Amino acid sequence: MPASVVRNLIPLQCNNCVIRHRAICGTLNGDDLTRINAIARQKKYRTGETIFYEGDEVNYLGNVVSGVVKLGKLLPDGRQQIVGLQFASDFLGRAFKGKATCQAEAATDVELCIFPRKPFESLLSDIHDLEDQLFANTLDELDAARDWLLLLGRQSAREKVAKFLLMIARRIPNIGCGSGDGEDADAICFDLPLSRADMADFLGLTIETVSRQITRLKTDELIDVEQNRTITVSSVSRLEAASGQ
Amino acid sequence: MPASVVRNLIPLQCNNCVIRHRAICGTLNGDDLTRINAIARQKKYRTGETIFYEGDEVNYLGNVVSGVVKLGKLLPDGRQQIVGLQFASDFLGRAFKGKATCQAEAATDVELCIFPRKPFESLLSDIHDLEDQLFANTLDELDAARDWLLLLGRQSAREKVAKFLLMIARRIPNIGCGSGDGEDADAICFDLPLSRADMADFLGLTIETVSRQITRLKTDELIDVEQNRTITVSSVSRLEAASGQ
DNA sequence: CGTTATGTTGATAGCCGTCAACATACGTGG
DNA sequence: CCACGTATGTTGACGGCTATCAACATAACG
Repeated sequence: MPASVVRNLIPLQCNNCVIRHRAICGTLNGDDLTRINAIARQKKYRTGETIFYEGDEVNYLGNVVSGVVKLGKLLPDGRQQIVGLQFASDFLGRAFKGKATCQAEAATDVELCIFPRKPFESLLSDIHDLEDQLFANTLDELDAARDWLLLLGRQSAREKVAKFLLMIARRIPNIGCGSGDGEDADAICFDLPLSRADMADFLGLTIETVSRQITRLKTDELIDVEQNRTITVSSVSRLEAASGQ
Repeated sequence: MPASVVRNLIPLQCNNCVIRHRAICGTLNGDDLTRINAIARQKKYRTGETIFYEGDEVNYLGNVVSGVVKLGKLLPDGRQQIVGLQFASDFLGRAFKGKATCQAEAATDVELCIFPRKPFESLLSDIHDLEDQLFANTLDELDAARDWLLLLGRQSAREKVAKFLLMIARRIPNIGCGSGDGEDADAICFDLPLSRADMADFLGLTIETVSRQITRLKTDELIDVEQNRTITVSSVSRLEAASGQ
């Protein structure tokens, strides 16, 4: 991860880790946990910082502890597509291949729990459970990528934005909101971790189209928007209907 | 694979297997090879037959021996997207999860070398090399899916068709063609394994747009088309330029 | 308080989808 | 072998969705 400054290298305590039960290290027992703890380090990035570029030799892998990481790909002429979003407890990096196949950038402030590649790959060989977890994780990512193929290839701008909001709502901690004034029971509130530009690059749209679709969803009273980034989904079921399933 | 008739269940001889050196069993030694050989069976499908549907319990996994398999996803209203193509030596099916996450259909006549799920998963646990191979395979598929996200999200119809033809040219056995009459040295000839409708579903386009783009590539003398399915790429480099990279 | 980044809205254009007609290839039965 | 129906592919006319260009509004920041 050459492009950025390491802000913090305090060894972590897996015992206190907020994401451990959901991350690939979640099933490790005391002994194996000690071994992975021994090589784990914390690393922080600020919003907008690049974690690595496509083609870089990346000597670390790790888990996202907090924040959101964008995985992106570029065309020679500058067109860009976000090909994945990694949230807290997601794994970042590709085992058995140092060369990054896409760019990684901090969409928000990000904390990573990183492992140097070589010792981590040794652990993968030694601890069968760990490789199984990572494998399962990769299969889930493949499923997610294929869901997104369907979205990009066959859905309208409105459906894309609706589905994106639902996806974020599921993966981002919700905010208590709209309480007390008789709102719908299945209302959900959250802060968007992505700018309109990032949303556009994720959905294969332009900034303007994303903005217009959000305005339309607001006009149609499917969502409410405060300060651009704070979204309240008034009715999840109606937004799901608008998302095409 | 419930929807179809098993045409052939003769045990295979891995020793004579044409795809073994490229498939996940390629690195296995004599003993392990015997074990996987013992559970392998051949299965054949005709063009257009469904191998399994999304949501099916699939009790087999396996390699594509010959032909091309389409992996597809459907929206409730019938819109369709092909999310992957599996060629000879590619692995078909998802380990550790019986329920299929997409539909599989024979795009051409297809031969599979299948393994019943349970014994195969046992082998995966026992033979570390095998799991590593399958894991590496899955990572490659994830990379391919992400490349396709960029294509679907950010490239024009012309670029999509050009890139598709180049992808097929790389994965399908080429035909000797155009020889002797002074054609370009880097000319390539092959038969399309997909109909225009399949290409459309793979590229997120309509049949008509695919057809028009092929006509345009022909008019621009980047390719030549005989009998709809036989493509000659006159100049690979010019087609690459048209594909956006 | 000025400057820059981010987001919204409007007018217009163009790419691709839709609808339709036609052409060609393929398969079946007479 | 031909007639017929069906599947597949092409081409044209037209329309709509989304991109582009532009102006403006608002927020963030030093």
